[in-house]
Amino acid sequence: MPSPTTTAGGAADPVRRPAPLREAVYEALLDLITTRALPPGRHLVETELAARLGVSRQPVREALQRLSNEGWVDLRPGYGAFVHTPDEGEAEQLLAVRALLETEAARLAAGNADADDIERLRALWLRGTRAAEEGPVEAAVTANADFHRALIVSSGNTVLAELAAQVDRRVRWFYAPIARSRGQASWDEHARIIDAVEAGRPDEAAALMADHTERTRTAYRELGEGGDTPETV
Amino acid sequence: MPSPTTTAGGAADPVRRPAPLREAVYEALLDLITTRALPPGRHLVETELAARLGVSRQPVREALQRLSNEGWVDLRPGYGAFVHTPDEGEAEQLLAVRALLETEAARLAAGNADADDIERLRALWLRGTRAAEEGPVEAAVTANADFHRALIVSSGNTVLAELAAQVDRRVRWFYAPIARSRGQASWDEHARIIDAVEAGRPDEAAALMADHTERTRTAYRELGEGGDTPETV
DNA sequence: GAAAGGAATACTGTATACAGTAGCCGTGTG
DNA sequence: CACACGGCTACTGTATACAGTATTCCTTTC
Repeated sequence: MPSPTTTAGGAADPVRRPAPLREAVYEALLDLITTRALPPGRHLVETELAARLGVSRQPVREALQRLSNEGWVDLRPGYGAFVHTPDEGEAEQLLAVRALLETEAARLAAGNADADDIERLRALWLRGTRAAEEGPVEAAVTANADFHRALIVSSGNTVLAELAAQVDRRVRWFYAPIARSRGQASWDEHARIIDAVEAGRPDEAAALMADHTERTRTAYRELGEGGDTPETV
Repeated sequence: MPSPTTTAGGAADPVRRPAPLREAVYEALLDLITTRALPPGRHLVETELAARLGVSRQPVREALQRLSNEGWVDLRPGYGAFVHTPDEGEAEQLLAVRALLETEAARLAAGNADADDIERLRALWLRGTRAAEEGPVEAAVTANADFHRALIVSSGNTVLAELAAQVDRRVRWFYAPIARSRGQASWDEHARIIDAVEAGRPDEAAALMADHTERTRTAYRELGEGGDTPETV
């Protein structure tokens, strides 16, 4: 590494204090979208959102741009921004990609994770398994996401991690209306994955993860067919 | 599909006529970056770019946002935008992800591609193999990119295609200074992949693609070590 | 002479204002 | 009564103006 920014930066500040408004707006809009307060297909009027959030149109525009790049909204030039309406089969595609990325992440993690990574995973597992048996559904879903994210980071591949994070968020959006966690069984599978990673067995870790994501996929597919599909437009 | 836009739209316009400035600015900046006219680490001053392109700061900002999301520039809040400087090992990570995505794409294509897809791939192959033996290096690189993109689209998974497109562009950026094509051997491999896809043999197509991307990876690694690495900062 | 502090500077972040255009409704006509 | 034309409305796209902040260089002091 080069030199530490001339005058010794000390510890990196965890978060920029005067957080850019576009960040706050982005978070707010993402929350409104994922909670379905802004339903798919909804026309997002810039002035309206700006007034609602108490800022000018500029930060709103920038946030919408970012949301567009990440697939949350569709931007029709000259007309406006609309909350993305999932295509038929898009959930299936997302789940397929997610399975692919996470399986590879597990394989890499088995060859890369150090003691700290393992410790972190075990801690998250403990929290998740508790949330699954007693806490609210929301907490369990969050814990599940945190666990998967930590595992992907342990792979050591930053590019893979960024892509997987994007995909994972969109997958969770589909799950939101179902609001269900596969529960204890899922966390048993997580535990076996950690073991394989810790033991340094890439193929086993990958196989377990492939199996795990496939089960999740099946669970979603059944719920999607039985219950209400997100959209038919 | 619904109704054809009331008054019969006829053929969909290939490109929006009053193209948003941000698009043009985005393209222009991307070109400047990929051609190294704006080298890694360069501080991108908004007013400067705006003056250079004859527009205001607004479209420039929006283009920079998008470039940031796609990993081309780093945005330091309160300070500005900088052309992304590749980390040590980032090329390796990108190539690994690319191999993963394209291998899966080949597998899916083998189970999804129709006659039109095959025809398109063969046409691109013909163009590419000609470019490789006679045309300029640039044409061969473009043909290669086109072929890979077409194959990924043939997989039928849009999400996968979008992700792969992003990764592929960044990979090509690394290749740009090397400005080399693996030539005829690479196109022989492409031909075999098409055959496997057409025959509907997923595993064979995947294996061939894995092999193909691995060779490309090796070629890059050797060139990277022997020649000049993109950056040392 | 080196280090610490402060002021100047230049850039980003945000807000406001103006222009252009796409969609929509009412009116008129066949 | 259906259809086409014209004006209207509302929104986006772009430009300009102002405020806040990080950086840098100069000055001062030990």
